[in-house]
Amino acid sequence: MAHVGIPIGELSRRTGCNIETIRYYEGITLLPAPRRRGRFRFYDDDDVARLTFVRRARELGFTLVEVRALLGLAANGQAACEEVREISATHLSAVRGRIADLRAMERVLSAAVRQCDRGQQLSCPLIDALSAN
Amino acid sequence: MAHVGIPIGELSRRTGCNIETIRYYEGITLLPAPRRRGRFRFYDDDDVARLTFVRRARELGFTLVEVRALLGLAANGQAACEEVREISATHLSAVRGRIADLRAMERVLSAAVRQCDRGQQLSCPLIDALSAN
DNA sequence: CTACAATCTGTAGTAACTACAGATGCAAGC
DNA sequence: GCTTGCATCTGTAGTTACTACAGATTGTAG
Repeated sequence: MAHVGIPIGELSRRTGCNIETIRYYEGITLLPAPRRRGRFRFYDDDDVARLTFVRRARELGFTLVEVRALLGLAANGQAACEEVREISATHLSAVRGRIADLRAMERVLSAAVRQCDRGQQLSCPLIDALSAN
Repeated sequence: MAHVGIPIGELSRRTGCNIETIRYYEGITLLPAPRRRGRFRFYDDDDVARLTFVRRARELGFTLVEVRALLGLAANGQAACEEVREISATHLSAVRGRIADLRAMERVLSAAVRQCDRGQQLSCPLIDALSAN
């Protein structure tokens, strides 16, 4: 009998979002409070869809503030497309900035590690890189 | 007269590390408690060097736990080179993993934004991407 | 003597969860 | 009827690495 709804463990399995996170999202009102049977939460397919949306957005690196905005806009259909685009474009450039930072780190680190591998320096190339004036 | 030592604001300027962060580092014993004159802290050149080391390591993305280990190892001269190499190599692969994640995000986001730019869909390509089964 | 900049201590807030502790409920097996 | 075990519940505290105050002091320059 599916009419009682989906228990939280099942929602967790379906969305890949863990149980405490689901309750946390409810606490911050990112997800609506679901129906209850006694003290137990029961969800429906809309909840699954909404949480799936949230998970996807998080996987793309959107913050919860952005996710909240996207959820609101998603409800408007394509009316809000322009705003969605803007949020995403802004986020995309943040992602690109982060990639650039990490690549800079990677360059320095890999050069130092390679130096180490090449062997017999008088001092540790990595420590030197960190200590240098 | 330099003999009183370097005040915290000057240390901050020299290292690019802000004052509250310096005090925070002291609180977690990443930096030694400096000499005091009354309640004011005064630092010396070793402190400048140590904090510079910390800042560099942080810029390379090492966690504070790693930085603490590196600081300990740095004191040993090149005796510890092998361990330093290992910490760095581990960190390097974490950085590479993070880059890969971000690149995956970037691919999806930029594709969706491009689709938006291309114009007249029936629905918002970005919302669709997040909602899709 | 007074204004001002620098410093002080201590606490709370940030992001996005995660990790418990301890209670409660429900169903199945004996 | 009773026990065992799992799922769930609430509520709080911890994580990382800072940052942001509030409110008090202190040293110095005019």
